[in-house]
Amino acid sequence: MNAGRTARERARAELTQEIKDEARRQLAVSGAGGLSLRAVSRELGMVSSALYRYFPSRDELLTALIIDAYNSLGESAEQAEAKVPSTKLRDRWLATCHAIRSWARTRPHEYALIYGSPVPGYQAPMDTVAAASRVPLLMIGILRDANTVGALDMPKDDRPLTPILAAQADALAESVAPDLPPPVLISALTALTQIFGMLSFELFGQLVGSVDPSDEFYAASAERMADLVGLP
Amino acid sequence: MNAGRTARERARAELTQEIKDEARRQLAVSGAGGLSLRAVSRELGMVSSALYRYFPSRDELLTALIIDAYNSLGESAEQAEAKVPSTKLRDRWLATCHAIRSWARTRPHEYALIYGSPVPGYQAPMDTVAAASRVPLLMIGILRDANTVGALDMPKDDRPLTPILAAQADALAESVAPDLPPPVLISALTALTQIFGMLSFELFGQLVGSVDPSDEFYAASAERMADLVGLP
DNA sequence: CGGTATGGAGAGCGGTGCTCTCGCTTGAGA
DNA sequence: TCTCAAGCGAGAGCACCGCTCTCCATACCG
Repeated sequence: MNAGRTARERARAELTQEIKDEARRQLAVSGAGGLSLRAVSRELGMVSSALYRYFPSRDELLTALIIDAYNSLGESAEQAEAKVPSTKLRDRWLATCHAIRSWARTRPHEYALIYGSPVPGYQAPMDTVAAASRVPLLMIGILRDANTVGALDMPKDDRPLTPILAAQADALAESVAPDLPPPVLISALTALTQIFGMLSFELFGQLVGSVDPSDEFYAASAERMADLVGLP
Repeated sequence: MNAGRTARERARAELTQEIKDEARRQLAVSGAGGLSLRAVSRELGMVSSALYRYFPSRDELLTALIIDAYNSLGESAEQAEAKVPSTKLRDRWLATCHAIRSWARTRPHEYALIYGSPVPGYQAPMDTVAAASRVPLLMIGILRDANTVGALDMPKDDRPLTPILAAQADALAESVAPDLPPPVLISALTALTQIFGMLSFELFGQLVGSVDPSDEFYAASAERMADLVGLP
């Protein structure tokens, strides 16, 4: 791609990428706990200490993989959503939901890396939050589009938000979508937790014996969540 | 408690328990990945190889902890639910939901053990499913009680189940609650995934910066889920 | 062209899960 | 009551891990 200026810089970029690729390959086989720097370096034909020129620790490698995973998921979702005509609001929502599931099912270990138990003693650095926000922001974007054309149903007031929750909704709205009625964000958050709750159950084997395969359960929920957030 | 017949058997039972206790203590500090047999044995004043007389491998120890965790969660939920008068159906549901969250928040690492990413290369044995079923069965029990007294609202038919999903619901009903209308079980499953989706987001740090603390968000969802499953 | 930053190789430290062998102790059957 | 197998702890050892340090070749820059 972007030819680095010097040969050294190009080689470094390439090797960094190769390390991540090999690490991802190992991740898919043995999970995050089974990621071994020595095994990665062995596979790449170098000695383990050399790998530390590229990643100062195993955790840094994991961080890089986590950011990559968030971005990969975000990109998949964004691309799927972009394929739908922007006026078909509900279809954009559904396409996003299904893209998330497809991504998760083809990369279960990367999914586990970002939505499963945190790696022991590992603290997510700030760098991850931007990447992690792509999916939520994508879905909020759909709601904003729906709202600006007046197509967004307002949440029914049969169960109004409690004061603290309303305040949190206001703060959230202010920072992320000032044009949306705050309660909509609570609905969106409910939808998000529902989606990732289903995926975690599916991928972590908690659904075995109930709705398995869970394609239709997921699809039905995606529709239900579209109703919940007020999409037409 | 139950004095084992011989001194040896009693000592064995006690040591087994001590090992699990110490392992749980370490789990709470460093997570599942940080569980070290050597550290456990060191803390117990024995040599690491001796520990293998009690648990043939690290994974077996983890399995024991997983089963214990499921049972601990199940028991907490059952006790909280039992405290509510059995006619107050909605309160029984809410008490169960909140007991689950309390348990999870006081033992985040044990929660991660059972509802987080599966341990790499670890396959849950059959022994776990009975323990894992306690919470779902408890909630279904509330719905059955509500149904027998005719207090359970049927799911609205504005979005009827697709054929495959309906068949899965039938199968599920037959195996676990023949007296309930099958669609209710789909709603219950939705509620379950919602609850554990929220908890995973909360405990795994995905909610930081949105609804944090999430007490009210959770409480509101518990109510909403009670509505969803048709509780009065 | 010379000096310096870069990065690979190798040895080594303390840790891990797990195995095996060696004895001591316990307890059940003859 | 004696005997002998089973139970169990200790210790050494294997192959692996993350990580550090030192050494040296090489690619780059002034």
